[in-house]
Amino acid sequence: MLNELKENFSHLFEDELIEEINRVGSIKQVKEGERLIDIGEYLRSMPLLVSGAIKILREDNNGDELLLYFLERGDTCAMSMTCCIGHSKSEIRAIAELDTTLIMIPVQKMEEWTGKYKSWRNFVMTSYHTRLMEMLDTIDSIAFMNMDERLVKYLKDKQKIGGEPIINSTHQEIAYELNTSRVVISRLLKKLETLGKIELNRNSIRLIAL
Amino acid sequence: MLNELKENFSHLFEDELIEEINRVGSIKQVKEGERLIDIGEYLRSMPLLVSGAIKILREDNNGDELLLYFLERGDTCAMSMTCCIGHSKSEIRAIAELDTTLIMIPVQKMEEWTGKYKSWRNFVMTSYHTRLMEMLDTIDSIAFMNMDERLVKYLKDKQKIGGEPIINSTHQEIAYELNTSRVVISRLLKKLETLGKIELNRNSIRLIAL
DNA sequence: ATTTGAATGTAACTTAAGATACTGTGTTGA
DNA sequence: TCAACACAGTATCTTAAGTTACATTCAAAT
Repeated sequence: MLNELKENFSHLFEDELIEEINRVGSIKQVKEGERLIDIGEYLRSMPLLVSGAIKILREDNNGDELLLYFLERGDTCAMSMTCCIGHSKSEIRAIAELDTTLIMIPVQKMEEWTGKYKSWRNFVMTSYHTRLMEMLDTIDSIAFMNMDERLVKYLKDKQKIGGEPIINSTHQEIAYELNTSRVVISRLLKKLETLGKIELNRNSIRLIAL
Repeated sequence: MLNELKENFSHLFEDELIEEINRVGSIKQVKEGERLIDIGEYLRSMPLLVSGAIKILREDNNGDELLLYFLERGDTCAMSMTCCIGHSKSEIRAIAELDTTLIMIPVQKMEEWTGKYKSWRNFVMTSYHTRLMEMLDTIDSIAFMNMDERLVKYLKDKQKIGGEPIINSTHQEIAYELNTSRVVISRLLKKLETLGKIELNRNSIRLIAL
């Protein structure tokens, strides 16, 4: 774990803190599609993302879902932090977007470190900031953009996370994450294909020129 | 100012910190409708809300606007905090919803206090948490609710902030804040009036049973 | 008192998106 | 091999919301 830590977090944390994370943290591996936490659950530790990606989803009372944002290497979950501290239930669902490696940190330590390490405080603040900005971005999408624009943005984001111009999702899956229906997604994707911007295949979409 | 501070923040901050805020902070009064900060501007100090209310708005490139949330007594602006620290531009617009009194705190102090006072750290964390939850709430509204439901929620929120069952807004103003058109708001308000839930007058709406 | 402009009411039309229904086509596994 | 099923394509219809246009009504200013 020490190697992972030094590689991914040495520019953020002082050596002493890295050591301490190494002592009290535990590695967790999750497979693509695995659920890390669901709405209403409590969490006992805070995740640091070493590799892979996590998608964060919101759901309403009717079971309608919406993708909020992705977490990547070096990120942590701001929601987790507040949940840990306030001992409140999770407001979101977290699912591994890719095979992912995390370091889990016990709650007590987080609070302790906030008093002890300046770099930790900065990290926590920066995380909150980043997440607020992601939320703003999400709000911009759903408030100001039409579904066709949101779909294009979604495809680009997926490409960025996955690193490849091929997205292995069904239309139904995309529809869930954008909180719309499969038919709407099929319709819009078809239009994008007609425009030569993507290529549609069963279970996959190749991005050509978005 | 010391009285204001003791009255509104003594349950949050230790005496020593209250003293210090009193030394370095400055009182600011703003009238209803006055703009505190706009998108793209830099801010030099962080506000603590003593009385009144501030509305926080987002705008897209086309000038379309959306109400994000309100700040009330005891609140601070999480966006400000990150802007101050990161020295980045404001992503939001802040307008006084009521006549409002603020205490402005210089940026350098904020950072200093984060290391020095546990109560300040807690306050900052709690503020971030509260704001994230407000943003989630906003996302729920625009993602999962229809305009009629959003309008009812808007009216209730306004009532809560103002403290009275009368809302002094034009249909056009409401339309701006919900990012829709005046005609849509007039239509939906009329329906609510027909149902006996509100009473419409020029420049004001009386809430009866929402 | 008359003019002007803002605020509101309402009708008529358009459009994006949701809903339903049915078809075809790969894939899997019995 | 073929039944079962998930996935995708598409037509048709409905609806919430956006758009345009015009008529009233009220209030302030001249």
